[in-house]
Amino acid sequence: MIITNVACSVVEQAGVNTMIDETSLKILKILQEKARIPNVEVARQMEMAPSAVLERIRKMERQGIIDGYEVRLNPDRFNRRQVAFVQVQVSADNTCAGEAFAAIPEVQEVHYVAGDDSYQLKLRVADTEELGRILREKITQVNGVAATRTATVLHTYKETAKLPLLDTVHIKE
Amino acid sequence: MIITNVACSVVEQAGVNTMIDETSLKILKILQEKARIPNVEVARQMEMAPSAVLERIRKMERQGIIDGYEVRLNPDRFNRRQVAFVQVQVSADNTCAGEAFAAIPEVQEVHYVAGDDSYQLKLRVADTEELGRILREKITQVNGVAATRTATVLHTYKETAKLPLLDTVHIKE
DNA sequence: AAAAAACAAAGAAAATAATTCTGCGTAAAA
DNA sequence: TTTTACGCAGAATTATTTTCTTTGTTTTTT
Repeated sequence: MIITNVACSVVEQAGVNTMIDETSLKILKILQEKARIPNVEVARQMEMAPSAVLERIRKMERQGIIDGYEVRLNPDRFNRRQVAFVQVQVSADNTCAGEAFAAIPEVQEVHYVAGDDSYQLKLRVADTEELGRILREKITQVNGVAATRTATVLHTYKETAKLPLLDTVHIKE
Repeated sequence: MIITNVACSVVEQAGVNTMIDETSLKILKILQEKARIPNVEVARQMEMAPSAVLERIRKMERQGIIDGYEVRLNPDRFNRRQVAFVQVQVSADNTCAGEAFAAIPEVQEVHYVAGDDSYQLKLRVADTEELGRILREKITQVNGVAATRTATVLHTYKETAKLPLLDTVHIKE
C-alpha cells in the first residue's frame, strides 16, 4: 500500500495542513547530502522518472518546505577561522538591539534567549584580534548594551544546518 | 587592468597559497544569494561566457574554496521550531564527549569553548518538551557530563551560514 | 457501489543548459 | 624577446530540464 499526499494541493500556501510522504522524504534526504546534483541523478537514485521527481521538488519549493539552496564556503579560505559566541545583556527599553546586531556582517546568528533575558550572538571572524575589534567597535556601540560575555571556540565537532529527517514526518500548519 | 589568478594551479590542493580575484568573488556572491540557479544564469549576471564561469566554479570546488551545496529546509514544516543552546560542563577525563554530542541528530552544532572549559551545543527540536527529553535521555547520559545550562530561544533575528564577502579577499594556506 | 474528479507517475519531445574543445590574446617567467 | 602558462570566448557536442500527454490509481461524490 502506498501512502500519497492528501489535501495539500487545494491551497498550496503556508498555513495549510500538509503531509510529506516517504517518497518526498527520500528525495529531501538525497538533496541534503548533495544539493547540486542534477535532477536525473536524483531520479536514478529514486528509481523514478525525472519528471516525477522534478514535480515533487517544485511542489515542495512552492509549499515552502524547501526554502532554498546555499553554497557552503570553506571559512578557512576566507580568513574566518575563528568562531565566537557572545552573550549580550541589553537594557529593557531598547527593542531594536536584535536588528542592530543582525546588521553586523560578521554576526551570523542573533537569538533572543529566555533565562538571562539576553541576546546570543554567533560570530565568525579572522582571529581573536578581529573579535576584540568588533566587540569594541560594533557590539558594545549598540544602544542599550549593558554587558557582554564572550566564549571563543577552540574546536568545532559539528556544525550543520541539516534537519534530522529520520522518521516519517507529518507536518502541520 | 584585470587582476588574474596567480600561482594557484601549480598544485591545486589544500595547503597551498591561493588568491581570489574580484571575478571569482562576484561569482561567489551570486551563488550565495541563490545556489541552485543554472550556470548560464550566473554567466548572464557576470556578463561572461558560460564556459569561463563554469571553469572558475569547478576550480573553486577543486580547491576546496567551495565546500558544497546545501538544501535549506524550513524547520517550521518539520516540527523543529524550537532552537536551544546548551552549555555542558564535562569532567576533564572524558575526551570523546564532543563526538558523543555530535552523534545526537537533534544537535546541530557542537563547539568546545574556552573560558568555561565547556561544550556549547545548539539544538533544534519540536518544543520544550522534546528539549527536556533529549537533555534527560541523551545529553546528560554522555559519560562525564557534570552540569548543563540551557537557554531556549524566544526569537531569532538572524541565522545564516553565509560568510561576509564584502572586501577583496586574499586567502592563504 | 458506481461514476466522477483529482493525483501521481511514466514516457516522449522540445527547450535549455552543461561540458568539452579549440583558438586567441594577454600576462608572467626565462 | 621568447617561451610558457593562463583565462576567456565561441562553437560543437552531450546531457539535463521542462513541458505535455497518457495511463492507472485513489479519493470523493452521488
